[in-house]
Amino acid sequence: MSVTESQKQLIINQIGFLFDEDLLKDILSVGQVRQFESDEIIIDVDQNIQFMPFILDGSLKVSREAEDGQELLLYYIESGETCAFTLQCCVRESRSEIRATTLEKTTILMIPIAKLHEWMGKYDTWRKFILDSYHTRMTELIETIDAIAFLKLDQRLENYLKDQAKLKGSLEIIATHQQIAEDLHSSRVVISRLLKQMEVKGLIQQGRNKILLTSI
Amino acid sequence: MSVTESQKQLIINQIGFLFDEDLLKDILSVGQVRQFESDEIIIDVDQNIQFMPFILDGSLKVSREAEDGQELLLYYIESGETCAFTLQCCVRESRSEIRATTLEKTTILMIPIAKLHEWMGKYDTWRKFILDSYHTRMTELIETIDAIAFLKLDQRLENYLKDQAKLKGSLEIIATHQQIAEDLHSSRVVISRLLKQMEVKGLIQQGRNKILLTSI
DNA sequence: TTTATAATGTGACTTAGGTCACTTTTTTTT
DNA sequence: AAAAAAAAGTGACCTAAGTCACATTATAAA
Repeated sequence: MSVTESQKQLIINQIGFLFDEDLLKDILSVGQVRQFESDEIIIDVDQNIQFMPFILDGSLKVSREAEDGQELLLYYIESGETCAFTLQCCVRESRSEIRATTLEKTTILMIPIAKLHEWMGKYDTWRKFILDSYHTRMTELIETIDAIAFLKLDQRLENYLKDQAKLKGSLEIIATHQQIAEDLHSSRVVISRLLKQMEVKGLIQQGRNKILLTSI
Repeated sequence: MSVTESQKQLIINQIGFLFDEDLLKDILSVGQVRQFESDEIIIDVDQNIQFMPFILDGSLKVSREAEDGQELLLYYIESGETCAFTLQCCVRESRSEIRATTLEKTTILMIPIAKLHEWMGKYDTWRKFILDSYHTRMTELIETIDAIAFLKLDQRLENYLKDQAKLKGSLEIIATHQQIAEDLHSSRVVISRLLKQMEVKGLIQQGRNKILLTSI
């Protein structure tokens, strides 16, 4: 048994409802649980992926990096979800196109990628889950495209703050203007400017390293 | 038999290599072949999808539409490919998030969506194909995001013209500035300006409704 | 052939957002 | 407490791209 009894309970609580009993047994027998600190890079661009991550607790952000090191946030992965990009390894010999970073202390169940393919032929609930994951991510990519193509930066910033608040379950967002600028692929000065506008409008209150959402 | 002998040959030539014999037999027995003219909308936003389209000949463009009717080109679908977005119907009761439009006279094999799910449990080559389709489209969405987030419009326009030329297999692109502006989510005046610059640089030659790529 | 329509060209102007340089404030380190 | 470092504020300026208004051409219709 590669997971402890308490880890087993966590797995069953977080993702148990998704799968049938036999599959769950398989998951428990081959999965490994790992703990990550905040801001650790779980998967990096061009890295060869050897496992599929299931978030049991905490959250990840998935981002894209341009050649010159500029980043852009694509979407978040929360408890009970997985990263569809790792699924490619099931099918192709290819390297990661994205970077996944923990947003907080995060517990991840790691499944060796060899199993993914095996389970596709074996378990109906697994197939459903994989297809659903792909579709969720595609939908989120589409939303990201909508945002950068159709929205102005002030609106994107507002959405970003709301998303962060929802994700962390708190109206107080801990981040520097620089970090926000990187996620939105903008510059620190511009973000400072827009945040100041929002503050004047009464939408937020600012402190060093933190932003408090006041009027939702 | 719902397909004629000549259609059967077309199917075998275009997508036969992807699947094993039994699956191909199934495809031939439930599939329907339909012909579309250029610029026909095959799937529209919010539409309920009843079939999965396989391109046998021709090509589609897949685009996203904002509330105000503004469009943005996401990617193309060519012979032998399918639209991953229709696969959602396998899993969820949801409506299309995209629009698919023919770029030329196009022949499409339509598979009732009920079959997709059945085949997932039955055929390994089908699973491989579906996962591969998903992955191809995610990669393409990522490329779209890269383009709109990291590139300037003049570079995007140049890429667009090259993609069009490759897709149609001709250095002469038939399109108005207005159409190009819509695909790139820009305005006609801006596209005209950039094309004029490219013409001055000797990259293209322009005529009414057409652009000739001269220096690659 | 005249008229209408669609496509393209162009100058003038606006705006969002990026860049630079520097200041002020807050926090951490010594 | 003094010095250093990190975060945030701010004015001046620049540029890509969007908008407006109107002129010019090319094509199709009458």
